[in-house]
Amino acid sequence: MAVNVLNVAEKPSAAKEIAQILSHGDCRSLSGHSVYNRIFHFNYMIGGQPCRMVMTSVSGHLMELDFEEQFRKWYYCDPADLFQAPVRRYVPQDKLGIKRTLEEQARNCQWLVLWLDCDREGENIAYEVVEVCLNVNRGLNVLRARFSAFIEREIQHAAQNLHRPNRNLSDAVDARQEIDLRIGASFTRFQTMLLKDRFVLPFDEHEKAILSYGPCQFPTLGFVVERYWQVQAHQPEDFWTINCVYRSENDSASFKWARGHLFDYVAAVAIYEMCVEEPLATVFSVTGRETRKNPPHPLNTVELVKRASRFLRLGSQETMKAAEELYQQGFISYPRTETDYFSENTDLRRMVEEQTRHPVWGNYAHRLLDSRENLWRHPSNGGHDDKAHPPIHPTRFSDGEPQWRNDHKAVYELVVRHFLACVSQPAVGYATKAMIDIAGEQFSANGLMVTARNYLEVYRYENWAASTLPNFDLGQQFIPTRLTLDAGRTQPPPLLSEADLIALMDKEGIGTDATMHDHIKKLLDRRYATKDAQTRFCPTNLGEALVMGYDTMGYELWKPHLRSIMERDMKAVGDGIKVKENVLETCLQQMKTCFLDVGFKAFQLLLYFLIFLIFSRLESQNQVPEAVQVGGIVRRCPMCREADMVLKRRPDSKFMVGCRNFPQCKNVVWLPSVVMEATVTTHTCNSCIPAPVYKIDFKFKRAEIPPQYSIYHTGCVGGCDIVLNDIMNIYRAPPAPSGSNFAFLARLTETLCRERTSTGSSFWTWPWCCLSKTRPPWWRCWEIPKPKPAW
DNA sequence: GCAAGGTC
Repeated sequence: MAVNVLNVAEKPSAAKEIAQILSHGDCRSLSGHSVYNRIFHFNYMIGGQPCRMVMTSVSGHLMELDFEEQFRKWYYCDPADLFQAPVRRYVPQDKLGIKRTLEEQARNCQWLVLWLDCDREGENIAYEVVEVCLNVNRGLNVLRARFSAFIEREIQHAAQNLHRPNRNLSDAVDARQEIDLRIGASFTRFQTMLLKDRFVLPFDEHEKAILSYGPCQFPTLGFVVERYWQVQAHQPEDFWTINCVYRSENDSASFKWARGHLFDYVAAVAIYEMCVEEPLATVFSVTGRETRKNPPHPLNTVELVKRASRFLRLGSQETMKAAEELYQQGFISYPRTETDYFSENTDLRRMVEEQTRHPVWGNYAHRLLDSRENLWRHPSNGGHDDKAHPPIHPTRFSDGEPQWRNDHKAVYELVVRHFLACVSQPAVGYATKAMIDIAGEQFSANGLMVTARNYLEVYRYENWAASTLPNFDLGQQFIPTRLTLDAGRTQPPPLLSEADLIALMDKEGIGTDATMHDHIKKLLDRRYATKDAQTRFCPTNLGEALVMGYDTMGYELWKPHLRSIMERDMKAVGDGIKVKENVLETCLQQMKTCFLDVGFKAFQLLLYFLIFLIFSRLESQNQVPEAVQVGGIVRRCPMCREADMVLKRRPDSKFMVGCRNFPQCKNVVWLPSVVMEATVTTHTCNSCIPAPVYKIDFKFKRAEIPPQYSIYHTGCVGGCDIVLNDIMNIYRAPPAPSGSNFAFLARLTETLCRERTSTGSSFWTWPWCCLSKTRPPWWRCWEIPKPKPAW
C-alpha cells in the first residue's frame, strides 16, 4: 500500500531540484495557490515502502513575529513595556497562498518530509511548516531529510535516512527572533521619539525620520565610527629612512634600510653621514628560492561581496542584487552560501567545459582541460561549509545576454574567472634577495621573476608584480648610484572600505552572509553613515552622536560583543545545553535594565545631539576655523574628562572655551562677538561641577548690551551665570549658533538632573507628550518649553 | 513606522 508523502523545501528552486533527482526527471509539475511555489508529483520508494510523493516549497520563513495590536502603536505604550508585551506569530498576507497549498496537500498525506536547508533557520522554518500542517492533519508522521548539497548521492541518501526534526535548533531561532524584536522595537521607538522632534535631523521632508536601533546595524555603525575615531586621533609623526639605489648596465636595484625608519632625526643623520663617508657597498648575501602565489578558495558570499567591491567597485547591495538576478536566470549557483569548498563528487570538468565556448576566456578553459598543459588542480578547501549550498559557481554558459546590465556582466565574469582560477595551478615565481653592507649598516633588495602565471592568466583582477635584480655575486663591491636620506610621515589608517566592513562583520559574527549587505544599506538609509566614491564609510554627525551618546552612558550597545554573547547563548540552546525560556528571560531582563538606565540618562544623548548638530551646522558653513589658546585653564573638560578646557580665540577674533583634546573631543562653549576681551581669573565658581571652574573677566561692547549691565563682568561659563546667559541669549549673532545653545544646554542639563533626583523615575524625560492629545497614564509632562532650534 | 532572518 503506497503512502502519500508531502515534501517541503525552503525555496521553489530546491523543490524542483530535489523532485528531479528523486524522480530521475520523471515528475509532473502543477501550480499551487502561490505563483512561485509549484507542486511536483512522482513515485518513489523509501526503504522498500512505495510512496506517492508531493513536493512543494515555502519561500524562506513562513511566519513573522510581531507585538499584539495594541503594542504596535508607538504612542500607546511605554517602549519599556515592549520587553514583556505579548507577541504573536502569524503568516503574513503575502504567504497565505503558500499556507493554503500546504494545508490542502497535508490533509491528503500520511507523512510530512521536511527538506529545508540544514541550518538553524532551516530547522525553524521546518517547525513553521509542521505547525501549519499539523493544524489540519494531526496524524502526520513528521520526518526530516538531512543533506548537504543538491547532488544525486546526497539527496538519495537523505531520502533513505530520514530523521526527526531538531526542536533545540528551532528554539534557538525563536529566541533570537524574540530578542531582536523586543530590543529593536524598544530602542528604536525610544531614540526616535526622544530626538526626532527636538532636532532638525538630516532627512528630507517626505522621508520617515526613524532612528533605528538593531543588534546588527548598531555594531556595524560602531565599526565605522571606531575607525573614524582612529583616523581623527592619529598624530602624524615624521620619520627618516636611508635609501640606496644601484644601477648596473641593464638593471637597477633599490635597497631598503634594514632598520626601516627612525623617528629620531639626529640619529638618522648621524648614520647617514657615516654611510656617505664610507659608501662602498659589499654584497654579503644572495639568496634565491621558488615561490608561489595561490589561487583563491572557491567563492562564498562574503568573498564575492568583498571581491566585487575591490575589483569591480560595486557596492554590496548592488553585487547581491545582480547575483540574485543571475541566479534566478540560472546563470550562477545560489549566491548566499558560506561554503568555500567543492565536494568530491562535483563535476568540475563539465563546468569548465561549458566555458570553453567563451570568446575571451574559452581558450584558457580549453587549456585547463588539456592534461599536457598541466594547469589543472583540484580546488583548495577554505574550511567553511554551511551544509546547504555549494560555493558560488557558473551553472550556465553565457557570453553576455542582451538584457544584462553592466553589473550583471561584471558579476558573471567575476564568478566564472574565479571558478576557473580555483581549479588552476598556483602562479610560480623565483624570488631573489640581495643584502649589502655599507659602513656597518645593512640594506636589502628583492627581485621576482614570474616563471608561470597559471591562474593569474584568467584571474585578471590580481597581479604579481615582477621586478628583476642585477646579478650580484657574494663579496661583490660597488659604489651606490644614489644614497639618500628621505623623510616621511606616518599616515592614519584609511576609513573603512566596504570590503573591510564586511570582513569585520564576518569576523565578529554580525549578520549572516545573506543579510550583511542589508545592514550596511541600513546605515546609509538611516543617514548614520555615508559612502564615498572609493567605497569608504564615514559616520555622519547623527551616527557619531548616537554612538557617542551610548558610549558615555557606559553601554557598549554599539560594540559587537553584545551580539556575540547572544549568538553564544543561541548556540547553547541549539546544542541543548541551555533552555530557550531561561535564555530569553535572562537576556531580556538584562536588556530591560539597560534600557531603563538609558532612559534615565537620556539627557546624555540629548547633550551629544546638541554638540554634534551644532558642529554639523558649523561644518556645513565652513565655520570651524583654527583657534589659538589665549588664556589659561577654565575647567576640566566634563565631556572627555581627559583634558582641560582653555580660553581660545578664533581668527575672526571671537572667543571660545574649548577642550584641549580637540579634535578628538569637540566640547566647546562659543562666546559671541559682544565679548571684546576675556581673561581667565583665579576665582572659582561655587556652584558648577566638576570643580574647579575658573571665572573669566569679560569686557563687553557697550553698544551691544542692555544699559542695566556693566561692560565689565566676572562670570562663569559653567551655565550658572544669569548675566552671562542673558547677554549671550540676546546678543547672539543670527543665524550662527552661539551662547544661546550653551545656555539652553546648561538649562536643559540642569533641569534634567534636578528632575531626575526629585522624581527618581526613569521616564520623566519623555518629551513627546506634546504630540498626542490624550495622555497615556505613564506620561509625565516635561516643563521645559519645547525648543526646536533653527540650527 | 521598530529587528533580523529567510526568500520572490
